[in-house]
Amino acid sequence: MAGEVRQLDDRKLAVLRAIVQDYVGTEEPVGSKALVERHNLGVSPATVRNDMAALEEEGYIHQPHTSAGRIPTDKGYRLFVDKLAEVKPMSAPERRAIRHFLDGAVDLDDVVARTVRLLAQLTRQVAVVQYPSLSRSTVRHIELVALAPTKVMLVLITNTGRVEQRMVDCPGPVGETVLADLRARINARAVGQRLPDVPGFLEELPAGFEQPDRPTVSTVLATLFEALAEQNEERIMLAGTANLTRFGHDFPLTIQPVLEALEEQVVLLRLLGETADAAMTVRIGREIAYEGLNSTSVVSVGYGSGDESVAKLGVIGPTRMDYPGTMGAVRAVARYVGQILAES
Amino acid sequence: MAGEVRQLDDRKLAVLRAIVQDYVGTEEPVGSKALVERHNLGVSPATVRNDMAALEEEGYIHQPHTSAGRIPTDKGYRLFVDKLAEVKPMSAPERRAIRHFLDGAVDLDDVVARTVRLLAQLTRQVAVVQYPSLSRSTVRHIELVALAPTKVMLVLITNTGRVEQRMVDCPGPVGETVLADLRARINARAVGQRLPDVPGFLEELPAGFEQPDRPTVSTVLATLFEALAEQNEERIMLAGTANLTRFGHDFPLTIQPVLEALEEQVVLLRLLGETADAAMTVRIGREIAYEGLNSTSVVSVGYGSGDESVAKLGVIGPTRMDYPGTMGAVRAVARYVGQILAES
DNA sequence: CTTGGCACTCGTCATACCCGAGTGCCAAAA
DNA sequence: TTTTGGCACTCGGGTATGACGAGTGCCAAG
Repeated sequence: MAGEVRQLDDRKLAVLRAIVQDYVGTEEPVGSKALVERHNLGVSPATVRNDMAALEEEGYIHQPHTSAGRIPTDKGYRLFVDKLAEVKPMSAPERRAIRHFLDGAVDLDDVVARTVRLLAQLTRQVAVVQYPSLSRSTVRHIELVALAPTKVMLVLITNTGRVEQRMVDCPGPVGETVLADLRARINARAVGQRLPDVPGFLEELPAGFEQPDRPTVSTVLATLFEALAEQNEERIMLAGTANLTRFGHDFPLTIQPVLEALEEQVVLLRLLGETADAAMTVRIGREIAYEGLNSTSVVSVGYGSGDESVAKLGVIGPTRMDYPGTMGAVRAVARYVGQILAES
Repeated sequence: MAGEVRQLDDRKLAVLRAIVQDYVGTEEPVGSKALVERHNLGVSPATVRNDMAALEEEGYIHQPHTSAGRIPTDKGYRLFVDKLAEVKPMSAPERRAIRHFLDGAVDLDDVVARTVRLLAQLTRQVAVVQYPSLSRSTVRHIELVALAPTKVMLVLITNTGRVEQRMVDCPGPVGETVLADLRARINARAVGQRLPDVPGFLEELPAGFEQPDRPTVSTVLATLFEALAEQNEERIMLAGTANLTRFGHDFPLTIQPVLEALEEQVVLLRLLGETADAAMTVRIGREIAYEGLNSTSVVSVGYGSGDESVAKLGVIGPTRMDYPGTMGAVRAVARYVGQILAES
């Protein structure tokens, strides 16, 4: 029996949808009369009032003052996002603009910088983009350069364009031929592999060298493994903080904790980290674990060069955001960044 | 003859100093009565009123409303900073804390990140730190890696630890021997040179290669020169934007243009760029060319590993800031960062 | 040149008031 | 049973009013 879960009929859902849409547009509590005027619901304000009472009973909307209109609650937005809204695709000109803007990037830093700015501009909110993380990337090339008799520079280049570099102090002089040999063997085994998998393919390597060269080989490999494991390098980029000023009129109280949260890279990383890889994730208000962001919503998604996501990006805005539009922009940008990364 | 420049006697200057100090502390217009109470000036309020009238006449202070106290003008702050204030040195425990905090840094990124956070925390304002600029650095190594028959990756490593990387699309296939030759010749000439000087040493290089290879060599060099010249790559790091919320009660109007300005790296770079290398620079309100920052002050100074400054850092705050304290913090931090860089 | 006195200005705060949007409820209509 | 029109009620926001007080400018005396 239906018992506990009360069903909301279609019209009530339509009313909720209308309330969300209007409130997002006007930022003011929306009343029954205004609703029937702006949306042709085909019923009278009184009927809508009854539906509103039911919706409020169920916790989807709420009225700030006795004699005011209704505003959606977090739960209301949640229902809206899950059931009532469809991602709004970008228009063709918009897609062209995105494409064109991102195509101009010269290197990875630039790709990320352009992406984050673009996203902030499209959504008029705060945008966050995570750098392609090392752990999800694959090896494009590993280079060894002799800088001095016992000094070797190791350069690791990933398929996402990231470059990591380390100095290696070798226990003894390194011959150029040994180095070339080592370079060839490492690349033969490692190229195309995911970073965390690489050590497994190289473990046996020292055994293939002459006894006197083995310590050197081991030292180089140790440094390489270290560079591969370095997870700290999770970097992110922010843009659009100025958009915070549009969030509301109850300013300082709202904006301060948000600004503080945005300064904590750890918080942002965790925020993005909780994003499901493939699907778009929307977290609304209290659903966000971090307190300072309790009155915001986060729309995030993974992006990557192939099917797999190598990092996340997203948007932080007020709970009263334009969800369909924001989700459309986030999805489109993620898709194009993926393409750009795949091409380069 | 003294004629045009009216002299302000010592007591008037003392009054101005007292006004600035009080206003910075209370953020409220300061009246004659409160002044004589808080500072023992040894004269009556009426006398102070006369002095205030004179100071206002000269444009150092100004009253927001007929029946309100006085607040300093930009010109007043300027006089205060130039003649009336002394940089307040950090206390010994503070210096120890700075030292200790910066000593924990593991690489260049970390040094900059720690510095900017520290500065924001010490001054409780917005801090800006510029990365050691490429143009002042020297070449540690330049690496060329063949990724595909016509694709070469160029990696530039500087003595300050920065790594720049570029993809080069060559007009034709590149042989490994040619590439090795080119790599050797470039490094032989460029290592140890300052980045802007490098092109001068490499101009003749294509002529030393066989005719068919010259286009490739030229292409690689062109990309290298581009990377060397890229002034855009002047990166900066920000912290403390949350402190903006303490700036005033007339919020959105004040904070929005500032946030916008802070997002424009170009603006910030120009701001720091105008800083004199050695001496500390203080720019107050309208003295700042960029419109969005017209109601803020900027305290900045160069820092570097030796005598020479390799980059700038500074603080952005309201014109009503604690100048002596801020200047002290900026100077101290710059000094210690310089030491850290010199050591590493 | 300094000081005390005094009238004047004006912004802030508190109070009171009205207006209107929006509600909940009820009885009648569909 | 659901929808509708009517109606009394609530309450936040805006405006007018007035008292208060901090602060000033000016003047005449010290």
